[in-house]
Amino acid sequence: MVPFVSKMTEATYFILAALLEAPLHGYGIIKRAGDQSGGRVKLAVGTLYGALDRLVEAGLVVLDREEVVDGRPRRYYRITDDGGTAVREEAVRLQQAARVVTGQIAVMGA
Amino acid sequence: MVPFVSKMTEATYFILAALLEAPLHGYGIIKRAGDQSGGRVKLAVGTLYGALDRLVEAGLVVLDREEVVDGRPRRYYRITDDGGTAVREEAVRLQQAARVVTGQIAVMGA
DNA sequence: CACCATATATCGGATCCCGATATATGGTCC
DNA sequence: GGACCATATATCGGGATCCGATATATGGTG
Repeated sequence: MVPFVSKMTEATYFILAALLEAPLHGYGIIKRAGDQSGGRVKLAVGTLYGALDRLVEAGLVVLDREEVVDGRPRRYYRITDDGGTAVREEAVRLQQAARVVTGQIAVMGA
Repeated sequence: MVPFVSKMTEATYFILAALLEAPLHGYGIIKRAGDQSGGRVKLAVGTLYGALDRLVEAGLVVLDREEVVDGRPRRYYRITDDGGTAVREEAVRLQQAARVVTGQIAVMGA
């Protein structure tokens, strides 16, 4: 029973979105989420690691590899196929929600 | 200090969206939010009245009028100018968030 | 030497969602 | 007549989540 099927928080969404292009470590996710949102989303570390644990448990993200740079560990996370599907579905829901207010009902594909 | 400026929950967004066209009473908001989201959003009553109280307190929604139908009270809520601005801004944020994943960077206006 | 960016991790307060519950009326079905 | 459902409002409490504070550690900059 995978969660995130009908609802996803903003933090979770941007974490998955940040991982779409390439695996990243925690701090890298925070920075990329900030970049991708135009500086609007500032993930707190407490938010990140909690959400990351839930995503790993749900199978939407997996631990890719661990590196040690300057004595500090770096844990890279990778998005799974399920994670990619989930974040793309969420993007569609966000777009549909936006259209309710913007009034753009253009039903291009389906 | 008006909240909802940088973040708005899904429930709050759909409540405001439901009120854009005309004032509605609580139960009417629940039904319209369900319609507008294609049946996806099912506001629980506990969610509605809690969120409604916060919105009134924040000045995004006001009590429009009270009616009594069949001995049952009906309390109509109306969205304010601030509420309209807030929900339109949120719609833009949702669209921008969706674009992060869908890749549509079409910068039409600004 | 102080401070900041990088990097991970945990804890607890605060916020919010939402099902359960309560109350009340009118219509439908059997 | 009684069971059930839609309508309609309201409250309570559990659970999920966010997030600032805190802790620990290293290397670079002023």
